[in-house]
Amino acid sequence: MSQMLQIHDQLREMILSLDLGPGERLTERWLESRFEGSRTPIRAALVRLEGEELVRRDGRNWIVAPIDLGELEALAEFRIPLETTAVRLACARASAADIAGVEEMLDACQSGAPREEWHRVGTDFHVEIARLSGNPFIVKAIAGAMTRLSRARWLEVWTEPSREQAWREHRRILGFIKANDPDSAAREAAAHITETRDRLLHSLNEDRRGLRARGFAVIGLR
Amino acid sequence: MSQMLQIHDQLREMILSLDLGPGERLTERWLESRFEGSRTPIRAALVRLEGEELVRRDGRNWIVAPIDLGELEALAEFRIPLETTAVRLACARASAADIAGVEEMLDACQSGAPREEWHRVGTDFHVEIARLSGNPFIVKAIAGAMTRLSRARWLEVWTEPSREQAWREHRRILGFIKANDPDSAAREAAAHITETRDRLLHSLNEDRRGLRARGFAVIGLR
DNA sequence: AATCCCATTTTGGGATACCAGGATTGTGCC
DNA sequence: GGCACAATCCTGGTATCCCAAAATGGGATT
Repeated sequence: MSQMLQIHDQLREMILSLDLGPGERLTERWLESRFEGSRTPIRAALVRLEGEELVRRDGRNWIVAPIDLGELEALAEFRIPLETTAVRLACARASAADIAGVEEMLDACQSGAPREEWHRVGTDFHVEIARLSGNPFIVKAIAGAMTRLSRARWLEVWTEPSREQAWREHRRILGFIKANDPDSAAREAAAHITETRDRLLHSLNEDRRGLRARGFAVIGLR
Repeated sequence: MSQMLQIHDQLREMILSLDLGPGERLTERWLESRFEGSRTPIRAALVRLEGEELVRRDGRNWIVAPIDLGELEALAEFRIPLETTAVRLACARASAADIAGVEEMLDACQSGAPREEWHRVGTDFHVEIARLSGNPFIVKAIAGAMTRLSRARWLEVWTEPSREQAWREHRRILGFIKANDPDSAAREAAAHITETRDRLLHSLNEDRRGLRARGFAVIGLR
């Protein structure tokens, strides 16, 4: 594997895990020493991450992409038509084995699982459902949306009951796909997205001060 | 403007205009002499274009992204939920001035206009409609989809009557938005996407041989 | 104490040097 | 003529240089 891809993946992980704060400045020279590579592969990784909008230019500088919590509504608005379409297509196209695969993934995440596990499964579920649609464009769009959502979901928002609730909703959606009931699956998917967004916004509103301190842009958050 | 962005834009244009054939190999050294810059900015441009999927790795080499005509169905499937959502949101949110702007764009493209003009307006219309939705994620997704579609649309497919037909359909969609009739607008938008896809597929089926010669992947085209 | 100014440092953008690996070509043997 | 093999060339990957511009910092001036 090329050095550039290694650096890309590591940096990506550091950003998504909030190891690097949103808005934080990245200098090529610092990354150079941090990853023990020359600037060439680092620059390639940065350009690539810029394409994923995980890193951005600020004048001549590189910064970790800030999080704009105002995007949360637009993101839900974007996901609803796509994910409802995805579950409908999944009903028509997914094999029993494909569905069982997703089911296993959900089962693997029990109550005692670590926070990171819930976070990952909560993201992957939506991507895997999109994959059941058989449409690669839907998959990529959903994957991108979940990436953008990823960091916001780290906030202490995901309390135990909140996780359980999301897990139940995922189960319901998958159940309707399994039962080949596209209308119900679509309805549940839309409701899940809306409710998740509301849970997130509600929790965030209780902690604006703390958010700002962590580099989150609260502007536009109603 | 940085040299990298210039090279990026020029190369992008050459690819989208089919000046560089789909599947054609690109060597960094050839680009170096072609654009009179060193490999550093060229490399950055390539990495960026790779993110837009206009360029791709083939083993260790760079190639212009081939066109997979089998994607046409998936692309329509992807666009329909997004664009119907977009026109509905446009009905609710777009100002009269915004709508007038799009109308002007359509008007500017008369019968006698050059081929390139029709091509550009046909693409931009959909992006501009998406913009009226006010949702940046929808805009980006549609813009990306239209980019992927862009090269296929250059094929001799767009005969005079075909262009006129598309133009009329665009007009109808915009008319319904203007009349604030979201259901009709959504219905027309979906129909337009389906019909455009069918027109394209129909024309392509008549000329498979010619397509292969031009580097189009006919695999998966029914 | 605040502010202006200039020397110094640091930064990213670009050019170039070097390398390893893969393709290609040429060659000599059968 | 055909095939095995070696020398060669060319490629992208990486490291390093150089440069101009922007940031920095500290001291003189008010």
